[in-house]
Amino acid sequence: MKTIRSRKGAPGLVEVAARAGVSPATVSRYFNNPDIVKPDTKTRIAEAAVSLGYIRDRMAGALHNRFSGTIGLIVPTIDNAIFAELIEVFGGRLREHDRTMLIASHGYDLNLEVAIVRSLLERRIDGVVLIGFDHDEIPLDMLAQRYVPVISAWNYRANSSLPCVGTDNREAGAIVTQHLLDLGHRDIAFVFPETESNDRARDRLSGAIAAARKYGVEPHSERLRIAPYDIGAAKAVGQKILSERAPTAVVCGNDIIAQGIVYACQASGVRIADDLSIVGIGDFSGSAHMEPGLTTLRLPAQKIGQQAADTILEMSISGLPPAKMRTSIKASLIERGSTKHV
Amino acid sequence: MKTIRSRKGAPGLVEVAARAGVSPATVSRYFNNPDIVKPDTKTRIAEAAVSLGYIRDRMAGALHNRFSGTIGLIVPTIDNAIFAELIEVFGGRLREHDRTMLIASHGYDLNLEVAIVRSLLERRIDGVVLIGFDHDEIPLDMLAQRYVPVISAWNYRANSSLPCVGTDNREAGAIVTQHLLDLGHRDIAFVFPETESNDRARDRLSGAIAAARKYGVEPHSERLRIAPYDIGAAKAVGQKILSERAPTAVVCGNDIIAQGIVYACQASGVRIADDLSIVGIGDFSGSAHMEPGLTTLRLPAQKIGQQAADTILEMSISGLPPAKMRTSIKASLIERGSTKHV
DNA sequence: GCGTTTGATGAAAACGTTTGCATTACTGTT
DNA sequence: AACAGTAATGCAAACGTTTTCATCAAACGC
Repeated sequence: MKTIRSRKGAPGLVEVAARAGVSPATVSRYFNNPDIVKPDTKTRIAEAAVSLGYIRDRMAGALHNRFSGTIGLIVPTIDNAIFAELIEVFGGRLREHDRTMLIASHGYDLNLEVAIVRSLLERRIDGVVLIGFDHDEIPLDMLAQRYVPVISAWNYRANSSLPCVGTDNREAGAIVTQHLLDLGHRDIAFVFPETESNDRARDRLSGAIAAARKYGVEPHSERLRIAPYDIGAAKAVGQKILSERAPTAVVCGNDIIAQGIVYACQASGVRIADDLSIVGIGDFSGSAHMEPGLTTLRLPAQKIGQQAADTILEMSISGLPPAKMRTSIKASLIERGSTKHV
Repeated sequence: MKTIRSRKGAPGLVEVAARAGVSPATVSRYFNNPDIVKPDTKTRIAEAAVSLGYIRDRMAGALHNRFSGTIGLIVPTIDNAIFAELIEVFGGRLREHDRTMLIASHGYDLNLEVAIVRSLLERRIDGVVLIGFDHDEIPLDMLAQRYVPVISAWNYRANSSLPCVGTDNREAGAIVTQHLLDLGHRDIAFVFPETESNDRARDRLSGAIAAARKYGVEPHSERLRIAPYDIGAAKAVGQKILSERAPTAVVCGNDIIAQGIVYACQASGVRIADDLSIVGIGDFSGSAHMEPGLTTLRLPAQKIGQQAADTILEMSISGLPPAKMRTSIKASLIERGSTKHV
């Protein structure tokens, strides 16, 4: 099986050096450490490089020093409005620093995560960003053993073992619940994703319940519903709730669920806000412009993405833990039309 | 500036070979071409490899043969429900074939695209998948010069110069318009994104207008509106339309715009379907479960992602154009509650 | 049993950079 | 004008694999 692709049209560092009349070493320095080469030589090399259409081979470079200029990002799923936003700015930020982003998603399958980490290590990534705190020991060990910096993004926890950048989900759950309590609601339902393998949902729910209890509101099983991350399924759950003894307000684990509940109301002829107040978490695209607008907690995905990028870059360069081990990014409540005083 | 990260814990091919009592060459073969090494030796190497926790260094390998096992995917933006779905399955498919996905987004900035392609080439990608057909010559030339296979995904065109996998957008525009015409609508508005640098929107609109003309419906400027890819902005445009002389139906360039129009109706008290029929294109998440459900054209993002992965893999392995230069993936009309007979 | 094809392995030369060390070319000092 | 000190460059040895070629053993056909 001969390799077909030839390297005909690809000049190397050596060719550039030859044409510029300098040694390969100097050309290398020109690219990695431009300051230490004489201005005159610099321009000669620059000319040679562009006239040959030279593109450096970072793999060859990475072989020598141990940096590949690549950062891995492992997300549960890309197909999710809010992660997408994070990914977008994360990738942009990395490119500003001349790094590339290697993305992989595991669809909440931890076995896959091991395979992914392995694959990333084979590619000599300079750092890894994980989402959340629910991770298997094995991949973390593999990374630690090779001194690859790792951070967790999206969530914040004061006592996390990994450096983290994100929001405090207990607080998030508490804030939105508090909002309903402030509006006088006492019969509140909670619709959350399965908390088994989802630390975000778990923390949010526990924060929400804790807040409710302070007001003597104890969510019994009827008021505690599970809905997957899916508008249609959440809508079905919403219709179920409305068809029974309906509460006056609903706290939703995320905006997707909240949107489902909104549609359930519309389908059942229940007046949103007047009959049922709804709060979400996330402020996903669309939440602002629905009718009525959804009251929700804005999670600053952009800030998180940017901060995560900065942190992992810092670590990958210094090889040390980051100056700031844990960065808490504040979420803010956005009041829209979906909530009202009882 | 000393490099901090040491390679203490990282055994190499040589160490594995030593422990297994074979030469490095054999270990290499074991990984790349397992069939040609004797079963007995195979197990010895396997043992040595796992006991040392060996992880191969693909960069070193890529240095020799010219394959990095990495495929680049360049999208306008990741932060977009429908691309996200494509990316998700594309990445999954690649991993099944032991490849990794390098993602970059340019936010519709063509200059950035050059920088991205450059960065990908520096990383020795085995292939590139682009979205759509609007691309600068320069990056394409750079890729061609180095014999890096390129395909365009998402769109289909019978005469495309690049191999492509996707749907025919003219047809898409025609189908949804035809649906409204079939329902008896003759006063139809068209709300589309800026067509300047967006071939998808351009093709869809031209298909839609062509279909309308067949029925003597000529969209004058009042019936031809521009809306960005943003629910809020589309909603505003919708409200403008409704406040003036409203049509009986609207064709939207995509589901985001359609959702905006739906919300505009709800905000203005216009009855959807009864007073105004709305069709979108895309069948984004949420479109199915809105109230009423949105009639739209389902674009099979999953199929496209998978087919795109298969095609680029085929090309990167053979080094030749794909067996099937152009793959058209059929879109299907999904009728929901947002359209009705006049 | 003898040449001959197969099958499995080893030795060593790549692959395209980076970098420590050595060397040369300058600058300013006395 | 000689000297030290610094700035700029070159030489050559890595980096960790893959792969060609050669070798050696075993199996085969006669």
